[in-house]
Amino acid sequence: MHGDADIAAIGALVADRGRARILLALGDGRALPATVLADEAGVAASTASAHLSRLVKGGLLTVERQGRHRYFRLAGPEVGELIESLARISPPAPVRSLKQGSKAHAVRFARTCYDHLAGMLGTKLMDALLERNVLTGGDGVFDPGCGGADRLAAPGFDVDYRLTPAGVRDLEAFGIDFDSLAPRRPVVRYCVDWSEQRHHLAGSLGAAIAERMIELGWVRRAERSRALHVSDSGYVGLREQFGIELSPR
Amino acid sequence: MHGDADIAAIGALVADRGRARILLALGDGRALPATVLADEAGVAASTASAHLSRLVKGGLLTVERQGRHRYFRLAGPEVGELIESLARISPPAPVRSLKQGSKAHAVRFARTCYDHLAGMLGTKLMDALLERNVLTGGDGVFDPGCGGADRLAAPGFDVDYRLTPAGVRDLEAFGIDFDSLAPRRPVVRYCVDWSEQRHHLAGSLGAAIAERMIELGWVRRAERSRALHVSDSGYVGLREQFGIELSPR
DNA sequence: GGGATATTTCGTTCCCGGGCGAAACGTGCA
DNA sequence: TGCACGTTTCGCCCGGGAACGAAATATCCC
Repeated sequence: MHGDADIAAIGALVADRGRARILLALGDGRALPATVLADEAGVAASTASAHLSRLVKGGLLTVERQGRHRYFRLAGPEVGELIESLARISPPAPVRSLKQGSKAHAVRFARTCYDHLAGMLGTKLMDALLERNVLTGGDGVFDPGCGGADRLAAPGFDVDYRLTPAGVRDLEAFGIDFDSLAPRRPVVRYCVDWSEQRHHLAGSLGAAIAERMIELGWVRRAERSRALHVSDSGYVGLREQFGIELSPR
Repeated sequence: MHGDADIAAIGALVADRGRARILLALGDGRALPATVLADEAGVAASTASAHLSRLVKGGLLTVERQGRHRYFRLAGPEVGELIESLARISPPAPVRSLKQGSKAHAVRFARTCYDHLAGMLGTKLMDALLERNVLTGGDGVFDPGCGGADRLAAPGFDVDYRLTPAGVRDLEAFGIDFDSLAPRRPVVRYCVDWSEQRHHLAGSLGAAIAERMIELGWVRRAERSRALHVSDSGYVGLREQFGIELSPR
C-alpha cells in the first residue's frame, strides 16, 4: 500500500520535544508567529526559528508573512490528523480517558486563544456584546481562516464588527481603559472558534476584556493547558454584567 | 484536547529509518520474527534487536514467543492508523499517486508473504488447489490472525487443510520434491490474506511452490517491495497447470 | 548431550542534531 | 532617518543514539 514512504523523515520532525510542542500548539489550525511558538516550546527564538524552518521544509507547516511577522500554521488537515494519531498513542493508551475527557471538556468550555477568550465562553461573550449593542455588524462574511490581530489575517478578514459609543461606556464601566489599549493593534478583531464554529472577540479589546476578567477573579488560567476555569463569582458576574448564562460542569 | 501528550517520544520511535521499515513491514498486521525484520530493515540482527525492544517498550509493538522465535506485531489498530497517517504525508504528498497506485496494485495482485505466495495470485492458487483436490478441508474455521508457519500461530490455527495422495502426484509432476521439503516445518499451513480476506497457502509446501514458480520464471520478485511480477509464460503456466485465470494489468 | 539456529548483550566508534548567545537582516513606526 | 522589534544566520559545545562484530544465552532437533 505505502511503497517506500519515508516515514522516518516525518517521525524525525516530530521526534523533538520543542517541535512537538509547536505542533500541538498549532494543532487546532491556528496560525501563530514565531515568537509565540518559541515561548510555547520553551526554547530560544533562534532555536525555534530552526525548528520552524525544518517543519516548513518538511511540509508539516506553512508560513505566511505579515509585515515583520511570520505566521505558521499546519500545512493541512492531514497534519492535524497525524497529530491526533500520535496523541492517541502517546500516553500508553487513552486509558486516563476520564481525566483527559474532562480536560477536553474544559478546553471547549472556556480557554484562551493567544490572549483573549475562546470556547463557549468566548462565543457567548461575542453574542452578548452584539445583543447588547456593544458591537454591531459582522453580518454575513465568514472567514474560514482566522482574522484576529494575533492570528493570520486572511483576505477579507476585516469583517466590520464596530464598537458603538454606548458600548464604549459599558465597557469602561466594566473596567476597560480604552486609552491604555495596545496602540499599535486593531481594537476589534474576531477569530473563528474551532470548537464552536463561530466568532469570538479578538484584538486589543478582546485581550483587555480577558485580562480584566482574570483581574476580577472571574476566570483563572489552568496550569498546563489553555483552558480557563470560571469561578463562582465569574458565573455571577457574567450573568449580571453581560447577561451570559453559562452552565458549569 | 491532547493535554500534554508526549508526542515526541512516539515520533522518536518512528524517526529511525530501520525502525520505520520494521513498522511498515508489520503495517498490515502481520507478525514476523526478528530475523526477518532485521533483513527487512537492512540492518544487523543485533541492531534490529535493539530497535525491536525499543518499539515494544514504546508500546508500538507486542511480542509473543514461539519456541526460539519471537514474533512481533503491531500493538493495535491505532498503531496501524498512525502508520497510515505518516505514510499519507511522508512523500511531499501522494503526488506520485500514479506510480504509487500501480505499485499498490501490484502488491495486491501478487506478492510474497515471507516465502510463499499471497495476494490475488496466492488466493487463486489456494482455490485451484482445493478445486482440483490437491488439498481438502479448511471448511469453516477462520482465523482472524494468521496461521502460517512463518506467521504467528493463533489458537485454533490448525485448520485441517490436508494434502491428498492425488495432490502429491500432481505437485510432483509440477516439480515439487516432497523429500526435500524443509523437514522441521509443517507442510501445509495457511495465511489469512490481508488484501483478499481469504486464505492462501503457507507452510513448507507453500514456500516450495513459490520457489518452483520463480525457478520456472513464472514470477519474478520486484526490486523494492514484496510484489511479484507474473511473466507471460507465468500466465500460460498458471492456466495450464492449475487452471488459474489471472487477468494481467 | 551436541550441533544448529534465533536472539540478546556488550563494548566501541562515530556522527547527527539540539541548545545557546551574538550578531546580522529586514520591516514598521515615529 | 533612526530606533525598535521580530526573525534568521553563524559558530561553538555537547549528548544521545545508531551501527557493527563478537561473544553470551536460549531453544530446538537429532
